[in-house]
Amino acid sequence: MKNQGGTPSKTDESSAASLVSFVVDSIVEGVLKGQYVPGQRLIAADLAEEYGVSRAPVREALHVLAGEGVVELIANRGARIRKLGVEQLFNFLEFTEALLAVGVRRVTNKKLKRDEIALIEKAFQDIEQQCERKNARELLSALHRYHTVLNKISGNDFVEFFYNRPYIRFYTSLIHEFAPGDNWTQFIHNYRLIHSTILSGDEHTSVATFVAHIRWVLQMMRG
Amino acid sequence: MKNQGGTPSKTDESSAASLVSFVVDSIVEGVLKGQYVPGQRLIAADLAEEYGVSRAPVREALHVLAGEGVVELIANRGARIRKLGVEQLFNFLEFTEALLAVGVRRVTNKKLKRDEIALIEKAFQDIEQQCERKNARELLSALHRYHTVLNKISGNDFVEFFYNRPYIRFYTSLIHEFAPGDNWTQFIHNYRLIHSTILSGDEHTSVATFVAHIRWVLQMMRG
DNA sequence: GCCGTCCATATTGTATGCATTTTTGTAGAC
DNA sequence: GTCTACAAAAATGCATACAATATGGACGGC
Repeated sequence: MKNQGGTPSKTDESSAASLVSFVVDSIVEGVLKGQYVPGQRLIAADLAEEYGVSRAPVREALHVLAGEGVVELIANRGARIRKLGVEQLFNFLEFTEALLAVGVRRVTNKKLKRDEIALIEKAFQDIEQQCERKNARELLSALHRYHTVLNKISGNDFVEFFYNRPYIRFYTSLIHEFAPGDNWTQFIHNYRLIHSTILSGDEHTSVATFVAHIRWVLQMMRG
Repeated sequence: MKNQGGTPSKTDESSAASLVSFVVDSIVEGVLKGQYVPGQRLIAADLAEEYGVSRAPVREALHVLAGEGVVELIANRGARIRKLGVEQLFNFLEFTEALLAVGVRRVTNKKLKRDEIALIEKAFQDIEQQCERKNARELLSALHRYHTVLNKISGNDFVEFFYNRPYIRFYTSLIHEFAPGDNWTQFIHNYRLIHSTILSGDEHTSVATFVAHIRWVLQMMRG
């Protein structure tokens, strides 16, 4: 329970520049943690009480998330966490493939600095680790961080910005339902290849490898 | 006293449903028409009066648009229409290239029905026309419609949904500042090629042609 | 028992009030 | 003439009040 009584104290340690962004962040966090599941209804008054604020900022936060595509807003019936069918999720992954390929291509082409390589390597270590542990949810998170690093280095700030939008992270996290299953070794094998081709500097190969991997994932998910 | 100045002629469900969506639509319309320009400040009280509603729904609408990325929301300083630097616009175009290539590829691969071909042809006529008239703004609009048709036919509803988000349309419309200049003939020549390769059914060629075109546009814009 | 009606409750939608913050405009020092 | 201090005005952020709409359950007709 955050902050009872009328006065919203902004002294709440870190984040909130405003109550709205505080609530937005909280809900996004909850969604990514699986605390809120797709289809779940979000009742403004409840959230207001939970976060110790009034309904106004909660409603505004819900509208932000509606604009983001994280929640669905139905007239006079409030908000619920957006729910994607499996086919939509496949389509989303195909879309993501195209999006991330931009970063992969640009980074491959770029003359990388020493510290940039270090960042990429470090992010890749996380992928290896989560693959080892066979933790689908964490693996997806690590993959997201890896590509975020790539995107940042790529210099296309639009893609970078974009890939970190809440709903992209949200939808990405949903893929965890389709864990690699028995194919963890194939998965990490693929990603090692992607990783090394990116560093190799051959644009064509890195993109092709990456695209082929996503297609493989899609095929696996469909099966 | 609901609707005075704005008149967002949208009579379909979304507008009438709530004041919030009414205001959202109105502002989006205004942005696409150039009535609101990037960087312009949007004062909630003014909009409230203009649309004959209170500040509450206006604020919620602004938050939706902030989630969309159409407006920027700065704490205690309100909302302004998001402004992109030229480099960001280039990056956006590169992003769009990746996005639209998905639709181009899928449509090329697909066995098209007669009426689907008709739709595509019809949309292409618009491009030809606007190119003839050398109307940059309308050309971009026609291009958007063309690719919307492709996306719809492609079957990837995510891309379709996505490409019609307000801020995609908004950013796309911003490109009109970089009109083809002296290169209208080259432009339409390229697009005729794209169009015919899509119908030809050769995935590799159609995507390559499309990508090459976008790269050409980017190079032109940079010069 | 099954159906629809009607009413109480729950929830959302909109308007308004007030405190806080930013912006603006002005007077005075230099 | 330019700069700073500072107070008035404007605008935002949040809370609350009230109206409109949806939800669910009791009740009665069949």
